[in-house]
Parts: sequence; structure tokens; C-alpha cells
Amino acid sequence: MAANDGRLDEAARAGWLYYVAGNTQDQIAAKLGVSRQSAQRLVSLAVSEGLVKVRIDHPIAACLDLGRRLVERFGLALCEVVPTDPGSTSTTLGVAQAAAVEIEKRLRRPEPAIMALGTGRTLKAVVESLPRIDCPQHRVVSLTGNIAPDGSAAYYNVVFTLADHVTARSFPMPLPVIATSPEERAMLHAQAMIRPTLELAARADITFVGIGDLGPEAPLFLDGFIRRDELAALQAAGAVGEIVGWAFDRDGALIEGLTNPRVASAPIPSRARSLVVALAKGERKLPGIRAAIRGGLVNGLVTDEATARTLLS
Amino acid sequence: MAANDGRLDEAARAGWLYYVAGNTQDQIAAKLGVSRQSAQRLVSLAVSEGLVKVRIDHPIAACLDLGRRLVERFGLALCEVVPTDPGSTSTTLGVAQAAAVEIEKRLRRPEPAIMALGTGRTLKAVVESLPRIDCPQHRVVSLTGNIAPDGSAAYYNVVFTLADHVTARSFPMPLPVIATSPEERAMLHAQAMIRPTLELAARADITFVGIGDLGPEAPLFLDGFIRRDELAALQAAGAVGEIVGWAFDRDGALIEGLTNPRVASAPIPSRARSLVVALAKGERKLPGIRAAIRGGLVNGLVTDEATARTLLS
DNA sequence: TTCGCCCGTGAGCAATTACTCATACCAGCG
DNA sequence: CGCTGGTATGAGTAATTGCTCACGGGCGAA
Repeated sequence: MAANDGRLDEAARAGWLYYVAGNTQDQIAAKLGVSRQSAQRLVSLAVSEGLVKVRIDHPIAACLDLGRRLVERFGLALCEVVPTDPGSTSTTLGVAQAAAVEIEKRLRRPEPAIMALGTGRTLKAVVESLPRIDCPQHRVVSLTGNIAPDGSAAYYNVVFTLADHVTARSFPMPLPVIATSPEERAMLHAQAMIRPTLELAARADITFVGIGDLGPEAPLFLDGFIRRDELAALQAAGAVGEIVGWAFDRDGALIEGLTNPRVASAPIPSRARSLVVALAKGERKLPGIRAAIRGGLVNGLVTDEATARTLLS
Repeated sequence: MAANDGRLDEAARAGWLYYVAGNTQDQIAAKLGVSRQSAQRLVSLAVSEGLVKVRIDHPIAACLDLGRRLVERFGLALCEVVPTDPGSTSTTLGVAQAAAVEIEKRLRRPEPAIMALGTGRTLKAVVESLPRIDCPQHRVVSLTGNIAPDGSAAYYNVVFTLADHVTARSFPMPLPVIATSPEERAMLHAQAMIRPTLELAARADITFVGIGDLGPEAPLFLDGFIRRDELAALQAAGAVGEIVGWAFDRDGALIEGLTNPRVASAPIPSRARSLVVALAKGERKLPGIRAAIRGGLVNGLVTDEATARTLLS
């Protein structure tokens, strides 16, 4: 660990000399007394470890405009639109970074606040691109369980990862995502460990959630939280997306019955008194995004240009 | 302007695709429909226009440690130490970026605050590396005049430059830096336009100033604010540095007489009730830095590793 | 102690990027 | 209408970077 830290230290230094001071890797090698290849490795280590954060500080007119129009059209309280990379297959590229900036902005405020987080690949990517922040005044609460169907702690539980970067007090939720029965759900929620967390979630000042699609590759299904027949039933009932497990139809109304009564996640915090920001982009999630903002499940959105355009058309 | 903006827009997009999305310039060229060379030009334009901000998000242990020791040793309220690039001749590299981060942090706070700024090459570089921030709740006031000896607006008046990036209310000071006589100074300060600004400066919550050396290449002399004989007189009187024109000796005590009675800048705000941060690094400025912190002219410092080490030795 | 594995290192090479120069284009002007 | 200065563009080339592979030293297991 100490050696590793020393290495990261060197990597940070190399990255600094490279990106900030504008040295070539040869110069860095000379200054740090290592071979050019090692310098290159240090720089690339700095990048891959996420030590190097790049942001483009220019309001690309087209994106700004799309954001404004989305705010107007759907009555959103917050909307960020990032450029689309036409070739990329990533479902988080750009959105994650933009969301991280928003989160960082809140966490840097000195007034104590409660932030609730959902789960999923997008949130995971967001948290990974957060810088280190010291903010013990804030509390971060997970909206959803961190127990995978196989009993292990789910990879996508983001509050744990967040704790690596941020010193806020964190409240994970030691629950499955979807209980086996409504009764089990009730029992779990009644636990002494859980109730304070649920109450905290209900009082969140700001919430960031991903939106899951419910197509054939629904993350909820892929990750084993629901079975194929349950997915099919949801689809048949008109479900087009889900937020922390709560499936909803094209009007943004939660599906009655099926898996929803067993969802062990906290309810989505109130849009009336807090900011609930959805992070999502891409063709597959479009029906879900559209439903969530039309139905008022969320009042904030971070998405990309292409998705924004389609939403407006 | 419109065309230029469109170009910057493209540049920002290219920069985004390059740095955030990780495309090669070939790919960017294809996606933007331009030649590879043009894509390269767009990316480099984005960099040179300062659209691309890189920060290294790792507390380099050595720097942290130096900062802590400086805080302890000199009773500072804030100290940031950045790595040194052994080969670079820049007097602002690193320090400017670190200071920009500190300033940004303050400006992002929602509670209204008053920030005072000095002048000089360092401050200029700081302001240029600030991102765009919308913060009309804050007020930014210049401590010093913006009229050069030849009557033009001085290049290094940073509050104007700041206004390009930040929407805070700004209060420049339409004064020379050093008046021709103490009487002129008094008269200038009595002006109705000036007095509110001076009062604002006195109430600043946080102040950032550069430290000028008074060696043979003193910026005050190079920029024509003082004559060679005045510089010599200051040196003879034991002056080792200046802050917004106020020359001080090695104990950090303001020089009596000479140019000081004619300095038209606002007094350095109170260290007792606010934070006054000096931004400076480099051999030449060392005597000035040492004097300023030992004499309590400032209670914060942003500097580089090499300077920090020397200060501690 | 010795063997084998693995991590880090250095060399060479392919890919990518940055720079220089010549050319083309355009606006303003005679 | 043609000229001229300035600016953008494309081509070629040098520099820089990133990748792969083979080597070597350290460490744990037998």
C-alpha cells in the first residue's frame, strides 16, 4: 500500500509535469530519473487511475440551447446536455463526467445537505469520475439495496465506491434490490438498521438516479434481479423503464403489482421539495427517459445531444 | 465574433471528443467532417484558448507535507504547495492553477462574499485559468489602480479580465498605481467614485495578491510605475518586496516614506478578520515571500515545492 | 535452497500528433 | 479589374507517444 501510494504519487507528479507543465515524456523521464518508458507508464497510470481530470470549459452553444429547450418544454429544474460521440458505444461517456461536476458542486457547499443516489452502471461511472472531496458536513444515502441475488454485495452499489473518494457520511442500504415477497419487503424495511436510512432518503435535498430500460437487455434482468418471465410481464404491462427498481409505464406512472410491490428500494424522493436528477442517454433508454420526465418522476436530467434532440422532436 | 464563436464551439467539441471521449484526431476529423490537420488545429486551439482544463486529482504527499509544515511554522490559515517543474522558467506555472481552484471554490459558494484582488503577472495568469462561473451574489474588488503611467488602462488589471469569466459584480479602481504626490493620492481617494470601492476593499472576506520583488527587475520598475532612482532608494531603505505597490522590508514592515505615501492602492485588508493569500514562487521573490509571511502581511500562501522547501530551511 | 511465477523494465516499432511550408482563398484597396 | 496582405487549408515530415515483446530480479512455495 505504501509502495503503491508512492507509485501513485510519482504518477501524479508525472501527470502534472505532462499535462499542466507541458513537458514531453522524455523531459519527465529525465526530471524524475527514470526511463522514458517508465515515464510513459507513469503518465498512463495517472490517467487510468483517474488522477487526471479534463474538463472542457466552453458552453457549446448547441448543447446549451438543447438544455434550455428541455427545461422549458418539460418544466425541468436542471438540465445538462453534453456532446454526443457518434462512434462511441459507451452508455455513460460524457453524462458521467457532467453529473460528477454537478455532484461535486453540491458537495463543495459548506451547508450540510443530504444527497441520495440510485444505482447502475451510469451512477458507478459518475462516482468514479468524482475527485477527492472532504465534506463531512454532508450525508450521502443509497436509495437502493446493495445485496445481489447471489447474496454478495452488488458491484453497482455506488455509495461504497463514493466513500473511496468523498469523506461525507454515507448510508448504504444492506438490502436486496427486490425482495422475494411484499411481506419480506415489509419485514426488511421494519429493521432498526434500515429505518433511519429510509427516513434519510425521504429527506434528501438532491437525488441522482440512473434510468434502466426494460427491453430485452434490461439491466435489472441482466444482473439477475428479476427473472425473464417477470421482465416479460412488466413489458406486457406497459413498463418502459425503471428507476432504482421501480418500473413505470410510458406516462411515468408506477406499474401496479408485479415486481413493484417487492421493490425494496426507498421511494423516489419528492420532486416537489427536492431535486431529482436522472442521468441517462441513448436510444435504448429513450422511452424510459421520456416517460420519467413527462410523468414528473424526475425534475432534472443529464443527457447527451442526440438524446436531447430526440426528446425534443 | 459570431464566426469566431462558431469556431471556438467547434474547437470545444473537438477538444471534448479528444480529451473526454478519447478519440484520435483522425476520428474527430471524420466526425466533424474536416481534414485531420484541421482537427488537430481545432484541438490545439481549444488548448491554447484555455478551453481545456486539466487538473491532477491526487494529493502529492510531499507537497501536502510541505504545506502543512508551512502552516505550522508560520501560523498560516491556508497553504497550498504545487509541484515544481525544474526546467520551467515560468513564474506562474502551477501556482496560477492552484490559486484558480481556491478562487473557484469560494466563488461557487452561495453566500455572498467580497473578494479583493491585487495585480501582476501571477494574478493575471490565475484569472485566465478560471473557468466560467455564474455568481452574481459575490463582489470582486480590485485593490489597486488600473491606470498605467502612460494613461492607458494597465494590462495587468485583473478585475476586468475576471469579468470575462465570472459574472460577479466587479469593482475596478480607476486610479494610477502610484500617485505623483501624497496630496494627489489623498485627492484621488476622496473622489465619490473611489470611496465606496475602497470601503468595499477594506471589508473583503478573502484577498489574493501577488508579491513583487524589488530586485533589478522589479515589476513595479519594469512596468514603469516607479523610476530607477526610486527603486534604488527603496532597496537602500531595505525593501525586499511589494504587495499592490506597498513596499516592505525583511520584517514585513511597510517602508516609511519614499514611494509608499504615494501608493494609491487600497490598504492590504486586515489579516485578523479575513484571509489574505499571497501567490508567489521562485528564487527572486523569496525574500519578499519570507518577509510577507513572517511579518504577517499575509496569512495564506500558494507556492511551489522548491520555494516551500527554501522557506522551511 | 531452488524453482517457478509475476511484476517491473527496457528496446524496438507502429501509430499518432505537431510542426513547417507551399498553396489557395478572400476582403479591402488602388 | 487586378493587386496585396492576411488567413485558412492541405501535404509532407519530424517528433512524440503507445504498444508489444523479451528479459531480469524479487518473492513465495516446495
